[in-house]
Amino acid sequence: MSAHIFVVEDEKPILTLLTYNLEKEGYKVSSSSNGEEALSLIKEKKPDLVLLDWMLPDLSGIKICQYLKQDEKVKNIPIIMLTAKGEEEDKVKGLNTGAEDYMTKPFSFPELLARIKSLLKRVKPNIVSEEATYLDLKIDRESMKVFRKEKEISLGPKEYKLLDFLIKQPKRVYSREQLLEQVWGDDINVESRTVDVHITRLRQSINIEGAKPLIRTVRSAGYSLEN
Amino acid sequence: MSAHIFVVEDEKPILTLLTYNLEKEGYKVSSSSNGEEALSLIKEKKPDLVLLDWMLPDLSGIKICQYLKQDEKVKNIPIIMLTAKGEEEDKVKGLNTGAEDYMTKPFSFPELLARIKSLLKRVKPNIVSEEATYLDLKIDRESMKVFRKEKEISLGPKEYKLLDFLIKQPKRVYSREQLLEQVWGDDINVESRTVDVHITRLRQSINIEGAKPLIRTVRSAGYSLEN
DNA sequence: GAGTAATGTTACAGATTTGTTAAATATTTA
DNA sequence: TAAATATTTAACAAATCTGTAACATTACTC
Repeated sequence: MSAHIFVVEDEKPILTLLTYNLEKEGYKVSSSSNGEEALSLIKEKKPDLVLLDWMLPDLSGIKICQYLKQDEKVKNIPIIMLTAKGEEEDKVKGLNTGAEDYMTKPFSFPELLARIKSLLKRVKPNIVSEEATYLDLKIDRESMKVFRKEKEISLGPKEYKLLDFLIKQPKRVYSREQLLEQVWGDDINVESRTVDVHITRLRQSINIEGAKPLIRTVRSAGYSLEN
Repeated sequence: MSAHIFVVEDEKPILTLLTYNLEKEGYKVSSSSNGEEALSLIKEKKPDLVLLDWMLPDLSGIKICQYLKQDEKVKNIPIIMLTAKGEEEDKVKGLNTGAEDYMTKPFSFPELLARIKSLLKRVKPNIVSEEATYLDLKIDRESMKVFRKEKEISLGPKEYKLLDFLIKQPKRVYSREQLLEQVWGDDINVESRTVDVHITRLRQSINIEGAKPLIRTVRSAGYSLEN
């Protein structure tokens, strides 16, 4: 059951190479070398992931990215931005393009592949079921209740959202920035230390006498739901 | 009491796979690979849910869908349309097929299962029985009377509709927006805080000396019928 | 058409949650 | 071991959210 990747790339050799390699990996590939066209095709086809060249003749990658991220129906499709080394590199880093990741050309295909896989993995669990469990922790999204060892736990809204997010991929380590983006929301302006505080509060809430702690701190990296 | 799922699918391997997996999940499965036949079988058997392939040799999925949705007796049976990725996908989305959901082949079975469960859950209460109860609260839809502990309670029209809706899925938390949409109606232009006021009024009405309160507030999320 | 009931809005008090800060701990590095 | 770096936690002020009374408007009843 292969994922569908959409490539937006102006330079023919690169496009050919990408398509060839991605298909060899078993992905379904669609492409366009024209910004406007790409935009409408992506909205129409809803691929699982977009590779987006920064430099396009008609519409810059950043614009496409912005348009896509504004559209409710496709905003969840992850985007990897492809930039030329040098001039534009820093801009891309600096600007908040909304892209999930970026790579600088020339890049190694294995690395790109690794990032693609990682992104696809992250997006998959969007198939949200009504109940999620991790060990003795359970969250029922229908009633919005949380249980530890069958005992109900009361959480504030932020802590609930935080747990709801973490439990989608237990053991995965998220940076503070990722958590802010996913749990707090995109535009919001909050110190990254604030995450610490909420993690602490969540820890205290889900903590139970004689049970293992469920949130792991990964120094200088972030947090994960794990014991 | 397991749900009964009817699969309309032309491609043998897919049909076999679906049947096998669904039965493993405990569902009762019937099927047909022929449009005309499916149509009459569905009307006859009245399954709880239909999986409907878009491409059939004799009668297109969309036609079947339309026929079913026109028939008073089966129009409430939810339909999940199965479409091939690519060509027909957009048509299905765009056209108002009347299907409750659709999935694009190839799909992941767990995802399909999640959607099936969600639909069954959502639709089950639509098979509205004349009476619904939650604990000591009873609503008789025929006479439009509400009782708490055998004692009749008088509710205004809005409060009645609100309770009628909430009691379909007790414990499920609904946002103010959902309630507005479901109880007030789609287009209507009402402040979301208005819901609060009606919740308060409903609370007061169904409240009885020495009985538990029956409506739960979930801060920053909404309300549910529960104590 | 007067009287009654139902509905939607607003304002405000009270409750809860949140973000920030700073000090205390913990961990890593030199 | 000391210094540097990172995390935990308590405390507090600010922000957000909810419940409800009061009132204006609309809809209904007789």
